[in-house]
Amino acid sequence: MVPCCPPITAGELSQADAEKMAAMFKALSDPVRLRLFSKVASHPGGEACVCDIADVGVSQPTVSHHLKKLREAGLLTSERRGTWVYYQVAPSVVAAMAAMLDLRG
Amino acid sequence: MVPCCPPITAGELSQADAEKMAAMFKALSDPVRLRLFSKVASHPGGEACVCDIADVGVSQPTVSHHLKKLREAGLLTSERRGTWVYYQVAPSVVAAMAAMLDLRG
DNA sequence: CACCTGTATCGACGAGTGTCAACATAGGCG
DNA sequence: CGCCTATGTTGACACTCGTCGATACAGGTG
Repeated sequence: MVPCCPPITAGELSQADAEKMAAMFKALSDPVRLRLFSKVASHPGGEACVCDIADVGVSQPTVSHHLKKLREAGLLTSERRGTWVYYQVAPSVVAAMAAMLDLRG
Repeated sequence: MVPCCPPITAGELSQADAEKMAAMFKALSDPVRLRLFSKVASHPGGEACVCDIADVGVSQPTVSHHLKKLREAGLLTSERRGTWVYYQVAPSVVAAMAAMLDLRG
């Protein structure tokens, strides 16, 4: 995939790039989503069933809602296997964010 | 400063860490703020006068509002020099976010 | 001092967001 | 088929957020 955007030190963001990146950061701007994401990312194999990560202190519909947001932002992908749904991290999108924050690293 | 949080792959975030990091991501979750931040970061010396970056398509009070949010999130620092106010990036905070997104390099 | 420019704050308004209970859907199992 | 569990969707609500015009404050200049 396209790495979206260069490091922020490389120059001003265009309107379009700013909107794309802002959407990704927005997806991680909620503590519940951040915890869900970290639970998936830290799970063996980088994937986890919803039932493995749902314990974040909010109701089940709210968990589902947040997972949907993370999916829509491209940070997670999901796959149904029988009764359960498994979520995986999308490494390239996360890498795009990290690259953008790389201040002359 | 304290690097706040390990990479997300290292384990689940605590409630407190999740809230801290979410606040930082939230600061970059708006296109206008992202553009303001990138304008400061890409300016020579990593600092810029408000007058240099204010052209982002919103009113002056709105620019000031967003700069305040970035300041409160610890991503920018500001300093008045005579008539003008200069903003600088706070590299350590940005580094903390980048480190957190580092999926096993 | 009065005046002007640059920046911040205030107050209000509409849009968006997180949350839940209620309900719906998917798939396994009897 | 009917029932059960896992997950997603809907609708409603309180709350937050981005935005603006009006206003205030800071500092230079005359």
